[in-house]
Amino acid sequence: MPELPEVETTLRGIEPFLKHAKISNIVIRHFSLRWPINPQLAEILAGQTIQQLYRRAKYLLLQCDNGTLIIHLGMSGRLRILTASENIAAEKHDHFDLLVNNEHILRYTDPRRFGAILWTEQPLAQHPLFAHLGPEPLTELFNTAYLFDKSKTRRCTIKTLIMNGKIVVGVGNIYANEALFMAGIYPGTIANKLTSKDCDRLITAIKVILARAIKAGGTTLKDFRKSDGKPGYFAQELSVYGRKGQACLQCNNLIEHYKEAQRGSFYCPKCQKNI
DNA sequence: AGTATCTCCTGCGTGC
DNA sequence: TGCACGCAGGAGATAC
Repeated sequence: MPELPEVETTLRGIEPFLKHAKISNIVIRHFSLRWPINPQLAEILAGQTIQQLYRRAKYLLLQCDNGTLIIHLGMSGRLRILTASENIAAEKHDHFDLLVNNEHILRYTDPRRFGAILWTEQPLAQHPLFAHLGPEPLTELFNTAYLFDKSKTRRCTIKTLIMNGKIVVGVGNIYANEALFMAGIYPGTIANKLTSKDCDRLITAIKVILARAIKAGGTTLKDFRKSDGKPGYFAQELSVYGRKGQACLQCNNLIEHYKEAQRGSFYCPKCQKNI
């Protein structure tokens, strides 16, 4: 499940092949992703040069001559770099190919098709998907004062709050669980109960967990693969996610599990306090 | 405006 | 072996 570290890992993997490269050809095999792919996309992209690549939230952005290609991996999406001369046949869920410099292919694969490939010519700050996004978690904008200000009036749970892209981007279910464990906060705690000190621990935990996950190349549970086809190794470092009934690594108590907003919450009842 | 719920989709695990 | 079923979840859409 690609969250920020998986998208960042993918970006770093594909960037050397795509930066300053000229788009030679596009193959679209399946137009219906989360939103339909623009039927004219192949004609629009052909001949453009990819000026630069970057990430905002969980979106990968390929800035071209005349606009930006927006790629979201959804739940099960992944991107690979293939060598064109090897002519590797597309499989069932390989929905999109981008050939650059007649040399390399960026191939998008997404069994569940929750992802998206969109083209926009407007500045991203004005784009509806980007206009209301919160700060990046690994920047200074995401700090204790900011989180405390946002949380002190909210009646949703703290887990829901940190997974809300208007508050902070890139924190999905896995890393929300892990960060709350590291901060010692029960995921079902009502956000407005948190003190400034709680927010301080949580801010630190989110930053540390995300940075570690990026360093490990992301978390591979089932679908995720880096752009070279290899898995990420952060799954081995998970403390609570997916560990229901197993011993807490800090206190040996059993990890518990409940569902909140259709998402699994894992926590240690001894290490994590309901404030 | 804030909050909760619904929705899209496929592959996999489980139980009969 | 086969089938029905439930589950996983990012995040926009919708309803209050």
